[in-house]
Amino acid sequence: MFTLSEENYLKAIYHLESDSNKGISTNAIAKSLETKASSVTDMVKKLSEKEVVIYKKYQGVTLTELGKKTAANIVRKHRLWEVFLVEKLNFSWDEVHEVAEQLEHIKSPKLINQLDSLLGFPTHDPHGDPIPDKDGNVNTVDKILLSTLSKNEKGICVGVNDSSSEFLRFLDKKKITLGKKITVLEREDFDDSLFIEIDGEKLSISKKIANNLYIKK
Amino acid sequence: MFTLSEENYLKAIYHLESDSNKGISTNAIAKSLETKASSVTDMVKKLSEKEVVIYKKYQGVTLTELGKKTAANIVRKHRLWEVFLVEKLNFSWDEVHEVAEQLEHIKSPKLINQLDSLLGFPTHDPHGDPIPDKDGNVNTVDKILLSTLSKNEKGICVGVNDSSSEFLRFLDKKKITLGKKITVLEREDFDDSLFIEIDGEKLSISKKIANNLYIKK
DNA sequence: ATAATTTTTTAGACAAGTCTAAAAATAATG
DNA sequence: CATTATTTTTAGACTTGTCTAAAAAATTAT
Repeated sequence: MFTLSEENYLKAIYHLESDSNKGISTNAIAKSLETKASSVTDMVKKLSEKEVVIYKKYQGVTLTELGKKTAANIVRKHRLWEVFLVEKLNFSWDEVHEVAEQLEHIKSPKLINQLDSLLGFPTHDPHGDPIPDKDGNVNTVDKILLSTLSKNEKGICVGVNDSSSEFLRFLDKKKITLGKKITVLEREDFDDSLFIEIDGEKLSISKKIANNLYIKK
Repeated sequence: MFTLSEENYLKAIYHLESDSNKGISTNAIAKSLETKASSVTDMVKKLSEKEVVIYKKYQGVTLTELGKKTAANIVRKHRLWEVFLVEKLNFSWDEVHEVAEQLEHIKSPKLINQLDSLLGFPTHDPHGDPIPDKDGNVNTVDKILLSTLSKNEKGICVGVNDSSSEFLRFLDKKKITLGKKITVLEREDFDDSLFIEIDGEKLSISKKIANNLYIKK
């Protein structure tokens, strides 16, 4: 069994690993957990003893198979709870993260299995992120950033890169939700903004927005 | 805000207070939390600083109004989650306690309000215990122990005194569930057992069982 | 009412997880 | 390649919540 703190470290390393393919530096972990590198060193030694990470001094850490499975299970719980909050408890997608951060640490396999079933075995959370299965396998889709679309290309909105409340509420305001079709009508070279059509509405989208919206062609 | 440990102390004191009407001894708290009296003394000082208990050395502790409200809110969460587990996730009444012990510490007022609504604003948990309202008020019913019924008296089964898995599974086996009508056909003086009728079935019930089942006349 | 017993508190220690400050190793630069 | 600069680790300290052992207070019994 893992402590709350250990679980948070595992999750952080898991997410960092999916971005890079090398060992994760203590500094990177410290930044992501808003703690100090010295604390990370201590914890990483402990996780290494528990055989969920491989750690050699000054070399960064990588998750072992056990570590990956453990971390994926926490992410699975987090995302299932997010679906629950939105589908069953009328939370909006910008409100779920904080609560799911707490719920993800509840220990009860039956609880999660039954929740999964109650929700109809969802494959993605409210932000479009895939929900790992019981064995920790993730169904990765070939989604691309909206910003990579050329003029006159279309795609379905399938996820967000930034899931901060501010960004999500912005999308709500603009009626941009997952599943909608987006067409790029124009690309403005001088500021890399896009002029798009969604739901019959035409609107301008900044580079920053386009860099945080995932599309499936 | 309160730590996990503080919340567990508050809950323990809350439950102990409902049984007795004097200050709660450190020993009693220690027993109920399976810890040592010295640890209780330390924690009780902390809770006193936070103004949720009144504590004078060697005099035991009592909850302040704030303490009562805080504790009742934790109990409210515990019991709502128990209803959720039984009603929505197909848990049986002997499986819910342990998971609810974890879920009761999740901090999110919206979560609890929405859960309450999803469940149809239940008034009692699966064991018949009342669910405190948002202000911490509890609807106490005039329930009595089955063992206090005389021959030929009837009542509705409304709760359990002992909610251990063993006892609850025993009741399941005997098809004794909340809401059912029980008639005392006979009282055996030599061992204080009862011969009862429930659902048209006649069966014998030991003193111990009769002392752990609540009835409403 | 004094002695014996029990309960409660104090004092000091320990583990987990964190921090700061300093030392050691690695990486970057001229 | 020698010297900065950066990153990482170590050492020691602090907090929370716990424990044991001993002292102090309260209770019970003789």
